[in-house]
Amino acid sequence: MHHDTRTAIIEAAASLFSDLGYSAVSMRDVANKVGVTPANLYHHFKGKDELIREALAHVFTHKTASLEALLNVNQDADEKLEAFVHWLVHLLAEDKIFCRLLVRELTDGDAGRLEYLSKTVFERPFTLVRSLASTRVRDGEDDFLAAVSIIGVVLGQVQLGAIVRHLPGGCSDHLDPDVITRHVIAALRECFKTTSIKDA
Amino acid sequence: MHHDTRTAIIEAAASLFSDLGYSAVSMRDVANKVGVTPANLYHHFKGKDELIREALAHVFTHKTASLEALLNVNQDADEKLEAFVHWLVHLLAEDKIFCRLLVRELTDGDAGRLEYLSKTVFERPFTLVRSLASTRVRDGEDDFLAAVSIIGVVLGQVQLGAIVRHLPGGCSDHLDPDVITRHVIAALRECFKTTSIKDA
DNA sequence: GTCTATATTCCGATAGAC
DNA sequence: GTCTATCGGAATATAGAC
Repeated sequence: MHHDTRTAIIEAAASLFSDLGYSAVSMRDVANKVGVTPANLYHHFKGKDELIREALAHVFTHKTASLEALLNVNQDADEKLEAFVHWLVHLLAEDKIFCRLLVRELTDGDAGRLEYLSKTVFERPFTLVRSLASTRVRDGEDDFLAAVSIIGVVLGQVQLGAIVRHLPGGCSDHLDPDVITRHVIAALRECFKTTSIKDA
Repeated sequence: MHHDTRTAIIEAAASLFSDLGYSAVSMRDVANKVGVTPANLYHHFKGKDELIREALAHVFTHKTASLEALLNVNQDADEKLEAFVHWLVHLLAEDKIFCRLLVRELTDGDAGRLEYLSKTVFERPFTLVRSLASTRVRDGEDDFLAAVSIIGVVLGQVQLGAIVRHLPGGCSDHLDPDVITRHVIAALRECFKTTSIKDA
């Protein structure tokens, strides 16, 4: 399955950490999932903290690479924003390990880990969305907050998906990434349909 | 400080659980924070699971009570929606224990706890927001998803606040609940400014 | 590089005195 | 209702054989 034990450990740890949280997962749990002894983990990593950092790095690094290529194709700003929403919704909906570790870090990460998270995951997409928003927000509006809202509404949709089936009127359609994507794109189109600063 | 030890234990537990997560907090930690012995906790609660459930109930119950009164004053649908956004932003920004436990439950809660969370926290506000949205969304749009997006964008804004200072252009202004409230209200106004179904 | 075996600390939980 | 004392087990981590 894996070329080396070290990678297998990291991927097993990432999966368990995303499901249960760091402190709920023991080194024994990770070792059992890989099929090695707990002592083996301490040959590859100094301790649990290092394993957590390596697992985060493995899951977060290069996550935005596919975004770069995607946005070099579409030229129109509207199309780029819609392509971004599609990309983000599907990323969060389909890579649950990434999504859950992301939320855990936003909630629990210390200053150092949050800065690492910002650089490796958020900085590129955020800068991009902010530049797309800045040409379209109305005077007096904050393009920084607009970018946070665009990313935030997708994040919120995915997180609230956990209780959709318990809310009145909720059905499985509301968990479909394509349905969510279309909804968010339509909402943003309304939100940004005023004359852009560029046209003024 | 507290009338009874039981309440003190519950509040100390809620605070620690929200900061560190359930499994990272031991019964000893809670006991030390209260100033009693660990054995005392087992006189008031059957075990850690019961303490977790009681802490959640203490933090989540009656959280939406203030919303009811608030919305009986304002009559206009626009004003009600804006009052809701103001209420939710300030609730999530100012009651960090509530906010963090909420996110933890959305991420980690089992089916039973998620249903409990839905009923005690989300059902009333969600139904309300959905009814406000349903009169204003355009034909073909889903008022359920619109309500999820309205709640979701606020939740996303608050969660992404953890990394705002690490993002290019971020400053403390973007963490101010009043600034976030104004931004979200302005964005929703754009989003919903098309002719309502009512007017058609 | 992986194992067996173990040291040490901490955990949840209980018994019983006061 | 709160305490002291403690049990059995599980946690992180290490030592050393293979």
